[in-house]
Amino acid sequence: MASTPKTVPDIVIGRLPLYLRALTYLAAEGREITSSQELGDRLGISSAQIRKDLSHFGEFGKQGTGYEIQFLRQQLRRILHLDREWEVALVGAGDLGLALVHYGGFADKGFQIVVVFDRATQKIGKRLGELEIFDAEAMPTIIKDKRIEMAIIAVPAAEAQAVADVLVESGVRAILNYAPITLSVPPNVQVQYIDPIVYLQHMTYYLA
Amino acid sequence: MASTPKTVPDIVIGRLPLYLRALTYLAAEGREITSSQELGDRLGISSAQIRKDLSHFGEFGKQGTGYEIQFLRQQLRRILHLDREWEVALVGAGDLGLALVHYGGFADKGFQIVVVFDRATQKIGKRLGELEIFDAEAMPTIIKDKRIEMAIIAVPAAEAQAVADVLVESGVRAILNYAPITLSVPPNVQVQYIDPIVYLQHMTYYLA
DNA sequence: TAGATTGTTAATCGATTAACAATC
DNA sequence: TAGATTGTTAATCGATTAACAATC
Repeated sequence: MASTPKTVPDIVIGRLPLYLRALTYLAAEGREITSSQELGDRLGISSAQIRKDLSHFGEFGKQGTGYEIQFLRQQLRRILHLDREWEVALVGAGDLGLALVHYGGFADKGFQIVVVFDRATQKIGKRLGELEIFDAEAMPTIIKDKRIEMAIIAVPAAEAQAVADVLVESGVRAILNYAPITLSVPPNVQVQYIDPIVYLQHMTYYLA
Repeated sequence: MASTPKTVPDIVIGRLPLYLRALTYLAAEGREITSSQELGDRLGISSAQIRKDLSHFGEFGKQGTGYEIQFLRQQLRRILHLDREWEVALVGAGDLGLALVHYGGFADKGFQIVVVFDRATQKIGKRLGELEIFDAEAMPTIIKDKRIEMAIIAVPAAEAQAVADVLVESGVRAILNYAPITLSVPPNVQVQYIDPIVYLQHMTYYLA
């Protein structure tokens, strides 16, 4: 009777990038060693939770000492599959799209936006930052050709599901969706959502 | 012995804006009645969870029928304190800031960006969309004067904590932070985070 | 050695789900 | 009435925390 490989809870996976981010800042400060306590203080997370989370993947620390920052960084990068570069397609060449291609934070974190699509005729062929804007009609061809697996949706809500359908059909398996709508995708496709309204409305609950 | 007023779990509060968003789409489609089942299907949430979440606040449906969409919308807006308009300060007049002020989604959802700050001398006095860019030095004066309680941080990570400190000192009680860093704020101040890198890295875990 | 911190266990805490009586 | 769906309870499931032996 084969034992089911116990999967790591998704909520744990979601915290790993935060640990990685904190470790990167510590490294930039010239630090070499840290502790679950210090990481927790920086992130507002208990030290016990950090140790528990890491224990799903192995033993990365040393009793009495803590964690070697560069080593733990490398381990987290490996676990998250960041020991390679991921090419990302951007759909939507509006203001948000421009902010994303101008954002310097992607490159050194393992991601590169390599192609931009829009369906507006007057934008096609123009540039968004350094990148040429391609016709959305060309999405299947270009994405399949470049074997792109990740995409960012930055189009109006009304178009987002149709875009997602094409992306999935073209082989994309992970979508970061800025459109304020829940997408319907196959179970093997990852989706994460960013909707500032949802976050603002969450906070107003607590405002008198 | 006074009973402690049982607070509603924060994770429940976080879902209410999603319910509200889905109801708004249904209303736009001309629908008048919906069910926990239908809402759940649209959101990828179980119907039981939706009913349980709503039960924290009262009884909003009718057995055998479901929920009257406009009524439930109004109730959620009231619960989330969206039956008023919230003025929001934006700090950071870069590409992201521009995308935010151009974004049409805020106004009809209860939020209005009313002032923009930046510390770059060459930007001060210029416009970001319709709004004049003010000197970051003027934040305390203007925010206190306008009694602004919500702010969006769209500055580089290295400046975000200092900005947050000034915002809190000026009376802001809810911050939407786009800078990739965990902020340290008093417990009575709400913070929500948007960092696309964190979401992308979360998804790469699941990519082979 | 003394002090510190990990990795892990067990207990606690909290959230989700299943199920169904109530009732429209 | 028959069918449908809520609101709620109890059970299940899962996540967090506390505590400490191990050990650097």
